[in-house]
Amino acid sequence: MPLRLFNTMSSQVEEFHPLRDSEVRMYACGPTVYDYGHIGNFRTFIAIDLLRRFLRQSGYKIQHVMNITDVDDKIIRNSARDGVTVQQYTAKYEKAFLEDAAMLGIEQPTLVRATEHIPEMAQFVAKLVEKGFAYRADDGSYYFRIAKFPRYGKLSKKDFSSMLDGARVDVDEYDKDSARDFALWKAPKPGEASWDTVIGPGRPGWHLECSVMSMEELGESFDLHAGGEDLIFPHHENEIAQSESLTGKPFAHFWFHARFLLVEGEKMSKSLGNFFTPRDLVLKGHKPSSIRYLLASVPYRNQLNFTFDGLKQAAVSVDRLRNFRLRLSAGNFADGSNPQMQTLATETGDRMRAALDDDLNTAQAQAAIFEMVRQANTAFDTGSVMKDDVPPLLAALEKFDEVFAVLHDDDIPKMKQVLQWAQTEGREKDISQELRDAVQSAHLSDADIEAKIADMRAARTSRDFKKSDAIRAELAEAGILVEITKDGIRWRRR
RNA sequence: GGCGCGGUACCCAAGUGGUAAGGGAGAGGUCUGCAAAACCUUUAUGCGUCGGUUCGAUUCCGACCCGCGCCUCCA
Repeated sequence: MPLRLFNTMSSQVEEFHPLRDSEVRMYACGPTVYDYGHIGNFRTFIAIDLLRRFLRQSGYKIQHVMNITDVDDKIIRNSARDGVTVQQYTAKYEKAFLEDAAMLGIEQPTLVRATEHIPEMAQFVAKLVEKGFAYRADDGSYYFRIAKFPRYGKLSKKDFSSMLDGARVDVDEYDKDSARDFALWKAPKPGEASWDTVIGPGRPGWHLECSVMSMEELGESFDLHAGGEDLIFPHHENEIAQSESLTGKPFAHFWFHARFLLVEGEKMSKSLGNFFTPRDLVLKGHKPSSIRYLLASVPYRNQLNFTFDGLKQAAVSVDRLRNFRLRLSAGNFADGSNPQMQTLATETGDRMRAALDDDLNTAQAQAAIFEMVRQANTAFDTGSVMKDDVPPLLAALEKFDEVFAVLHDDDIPKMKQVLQWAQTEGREKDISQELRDAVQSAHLSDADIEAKIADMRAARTSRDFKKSDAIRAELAEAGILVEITKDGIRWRRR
């Protein structure tokens, strides 16, 4: 079964076939680095990451490009406010964005920056002018003439036919032929960043960079273009207009858009006080893996209601999976194999694949893995998991994690980084006790813990439960959870 | 106003024209020196409301109520 994805262009779920057999070329609209990214941004980037990972698991080579918008109105305004250069300003937030993305397990695409492609953008505009699709306004700005592109509106399903007859719409305050014409290039203003180019001085409009850089990296036609749902119009519509006007060829074949999320049932906004960045959540003591799991658990086209209760639930769910893996890798098993476990592992793999093939139904993929966990745990309890069952069960778990990427437990070091960041940024007051407690466990090395566990083992051998319990309590204090099982003592960091 | 999406148990959340996945939480139980982990049982005659189509609808159609998005650079 091939992957079936919703294509915004056709408004329906279609089979996804890349233009080249074994390779997927995809472009994602990245952040404008004017501030820290918030969980809404990262919902989109995680959705794209899940897609990328699943495509790779499906056997494709991936060429994945993402832009960093490092020049725009807000950046110019904020950098001036802070008295730093645009470069200094954007460097800080680009770094923060990449750190957050890494913290959330997002694989880094090939990055392209707007400011590093200014000459190409100017060339692009020059060619559009040559072909009659763009014009220069009196102030030196350039606009795209949408009346020349009859398909304008096809992605967002908007009807612009009334302005396609070339009639000049009278708009006094603009130097545009039609109110809908969008800026390709903005003439310089005093004090603003500006570049000298073949089409004169100025800076690029927002949409231009994505057309220029995607074509440069991926070719004039490529497989998939992704972003948040708000980008459908005008951003992606404009990219299509300028790109296809220039090349005469179809731009991206698939358009992938992630839905916005709600926070505690409401639209996320600073005024409602429900606006969060990943760092905010970690400062409150939540684990990066919980955040990723929650953001990945609702299929990308559904509205996701991000709640703190949900975050706690996500943490428990991830723990359950990690515990299961621990049990698989640490247990003692009798030789042989149990056909039921073999079948279970195979079927789980198939179910996950089918779920993700179905427009990336992550909720169903999760259901499949939990079904396996429960059944295998039941078999564990009756001693009917055999040595040869372990590899296939682990493989199914790995297959899950190749896409979801939450099993590897590096939450504590990541949380520690956020704590340190808060200290350097003067945000000590925002560091919760929960975060301090969590990071505490990082102070004990594995060897330290092993030594304590050895003491515990000795105490238990002589049935000195008081001493054993005391050590356990001490470790618990330091954030280490100790479990006594039939197969011995095992521990993990909470 | 135009275009589009959604309303499923205490919470999060899949799903199907034939009788409701999964996770969390709660309750009871098994195991256990105690914990932890794990397992078992249990929690929606019901899927926003009202009509319609159908042998049969949560699933299709219509109306209404509510929430959300886009419609001048917010993922």
